[in-house]
Amino acid sequence: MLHHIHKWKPLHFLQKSQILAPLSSLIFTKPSASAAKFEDEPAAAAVIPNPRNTVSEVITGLGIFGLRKFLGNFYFRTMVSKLNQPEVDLIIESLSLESSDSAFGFFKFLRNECGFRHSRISEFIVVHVLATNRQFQELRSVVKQMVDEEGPGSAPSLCELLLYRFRDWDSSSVVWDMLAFAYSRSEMVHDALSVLAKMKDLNLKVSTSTYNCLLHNLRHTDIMWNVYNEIKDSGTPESDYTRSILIDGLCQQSGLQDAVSFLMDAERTETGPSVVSFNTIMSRFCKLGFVDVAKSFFCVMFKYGLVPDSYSYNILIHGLCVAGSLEEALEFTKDMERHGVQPDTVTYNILCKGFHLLGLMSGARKVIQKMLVKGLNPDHVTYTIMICGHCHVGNIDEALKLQKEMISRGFQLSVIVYSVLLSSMCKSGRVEEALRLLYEMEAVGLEPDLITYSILIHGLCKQGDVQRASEIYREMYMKRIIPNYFAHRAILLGLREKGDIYEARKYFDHLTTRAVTEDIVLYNIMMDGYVKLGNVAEAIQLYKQIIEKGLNPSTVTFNTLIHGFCKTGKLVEARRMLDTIELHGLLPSPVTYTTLMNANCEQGNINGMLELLREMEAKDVEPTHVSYTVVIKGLCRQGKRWDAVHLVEEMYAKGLSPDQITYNTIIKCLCKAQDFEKAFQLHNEMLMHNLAPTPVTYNLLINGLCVYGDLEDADRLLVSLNDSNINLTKVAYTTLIKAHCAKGDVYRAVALFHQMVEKGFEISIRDYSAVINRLCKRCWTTEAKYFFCMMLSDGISPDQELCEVMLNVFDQGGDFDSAAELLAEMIKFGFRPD
DNA sequence: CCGTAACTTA
Repeated sequence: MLHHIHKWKPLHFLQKSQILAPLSSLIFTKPSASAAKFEDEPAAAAVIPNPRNTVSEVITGLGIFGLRKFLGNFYFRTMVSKLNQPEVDLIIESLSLESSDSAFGFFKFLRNECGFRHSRISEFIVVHVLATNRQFQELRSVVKQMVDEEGPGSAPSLCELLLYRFRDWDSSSVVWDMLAFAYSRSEMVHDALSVLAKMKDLNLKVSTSTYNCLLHNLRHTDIMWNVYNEIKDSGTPESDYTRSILIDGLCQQSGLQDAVSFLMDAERTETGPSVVSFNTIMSRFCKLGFVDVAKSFFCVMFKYGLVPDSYSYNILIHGLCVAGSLEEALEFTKDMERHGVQPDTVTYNILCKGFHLLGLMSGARKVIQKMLVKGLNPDHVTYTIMICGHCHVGNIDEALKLQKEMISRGFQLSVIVYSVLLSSMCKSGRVEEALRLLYEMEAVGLEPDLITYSILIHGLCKQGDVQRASEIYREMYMKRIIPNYFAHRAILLGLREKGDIYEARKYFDHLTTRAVTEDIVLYNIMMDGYVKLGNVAEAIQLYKQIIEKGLNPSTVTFNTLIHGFCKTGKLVEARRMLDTIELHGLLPSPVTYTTLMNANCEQGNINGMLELLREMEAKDVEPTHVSYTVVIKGLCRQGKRWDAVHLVEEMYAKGLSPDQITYNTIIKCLCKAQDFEKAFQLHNEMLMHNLAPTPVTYNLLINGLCVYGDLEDADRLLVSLNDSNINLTKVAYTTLIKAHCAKGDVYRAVALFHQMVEKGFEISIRDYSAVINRLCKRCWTTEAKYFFCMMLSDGISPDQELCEVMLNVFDQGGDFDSAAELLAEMIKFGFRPD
């Protein structure tokens, strides 16, 4: 595969004036046509083996920069775009003999501005030039790109190329070493090792940093020691890092004790243990949660006469922040300054994280202010921490502001940060914006990955937009990103939530008959769908399928079945399932018990419910706030409302947070007992605990006042809720309207009905029927007729039942015209009047 | 090559 390169003589003798004519023909005509013109030029013709090579000759003759200046960028590019890889190899090699800058310059121009794909030969020529010139940064980046493109297993072929094509080049040993280093850095350890083996054959020296990098990548394995022995055998000098990497490896391989002994062993060497080694040990201890031990090593350092550096301080400050001791971390930062070590950007980033972990984003902001005062600028990590922090507390707008700022300061956002933003947008229902952000990230050249797509698919499905979720799914598939179980679950769930169980089943069957790996969760979702529809038989059918296929059911599978049995009143079977869970080697979950407890409660078997609570606690299955809510419901049924109230206090004491349903349950009970004072007190308690009362809470209070209290209080409550702009549902109005109808205050009822319509609620036939039935019962014929007409003008057709009620009222009131008219309408509708 | 960020979950 190796290309032959003829030794090439640059055309120094060509003068600009001589080149001018042929160049223009090269630019404006096809290569074949240019051949004839070139034959007129004796100087050029003498060296041209074939017309296309002239471009190379011309370039080498003038030098890249001269030519580019001479032609201008556009023509230069046009000319150069006609080159192929072997030609470029020739040019670059001859340029490299001239000056390294022009070779590398031309190389970069082709790659960056013309999108040219260089051959490995060109790359290695440039690499050698860079090595000779000691331009290590550029050298490293070219080799890294090459190695990353080639991928794992490519070392032998690259070594072969170096060996046969570049053996006698200057700086060959630097290039070999860099190749080994690059493979190490890109975590292709085997390739790195095979380069090292070749280097050993060739008697080439390996640098300390290459050895260190390799050691670092092998620190989890035994091979680490082989490499270390090789370092010692070859006489390569060790650095402070060499030992620290070994210590880090020991920490993970054999434990901290061995690592500590190894650290202390260095006492006997002439240099003694290094700060870096101590830092490594401290970092390990911190990561395991032993900040105190890390602190004691800090003191040991002083005893050895070592001076802790900024790493030492940052490691401890980070350890303290993670442990939640922010105060001590801040104290330590002051200590750091007192000892003459200036906090750096990393220090401030760590403190930001400390504040973020405690949910104190305002504190994090203050840290950044302090950082700016000190003349340090936030870096991409600072921004990442802040963006993630704001997302975490749901403050997406602040996160977006920072994202914009980050971009305007020239930082590249990672795919991960975009995913964080997308995820929190989806969580708060801003899926539309999330989609826009997806397009934005694609526009800035970032490729969304599996997780990014999964988040969006999940978000769209949750919102019920399975259609668009499937489009994203296809988009992902087109990019050869293979969706995993996550997307499948989301889509199945989305289809199920849409209410079309057949559609969901079709998708499910499609997945389960084809998929290589079966996912029990898909079965659970499907079974749960059937149970929710009351079709327990189909759920059981699926369970049988799970067993037949030899799949392992999960606790959720059984919980779903238990829920099904409970729903159909088969408590004995439900209870039996609990034992089946254990037969399958699984543990019942809090949901298992809570479901059973709820069923017992619903059946009025409060003792059975409490028995289950005891059993659950005996088996160390922790009751959740839902379990407690069920118990509270049971106590309320028994009229033990004080016990119920006490249980809420007990929940707080146990660190469980009651939710809105917990409070609604008790409030309902208190209303029924006409204890409105306590009911409203609990409502206030909700506010105190930052629990927003739901529309149900207010419906319960209004209904309570209507049925068990003072209707006027109920009216007043509605007014004050409206004044406070509190969100209510239609139920609040219909409850009051029904109450006024029943009491006979038609005018209030009508007024409320109008209010309800004005608020924009969708009014159904059920709402009209409820009012009309009640009015008819009390023979308020005119008002009933009024609502009936209102309904018709609203475009809502009456049903047979309602027509009969009206017909009856018309007959009773002697309004025979209306009766006849209605009768005619009824026949048109196809109703059969009795 | 010692220190900071990093996404989905019935």
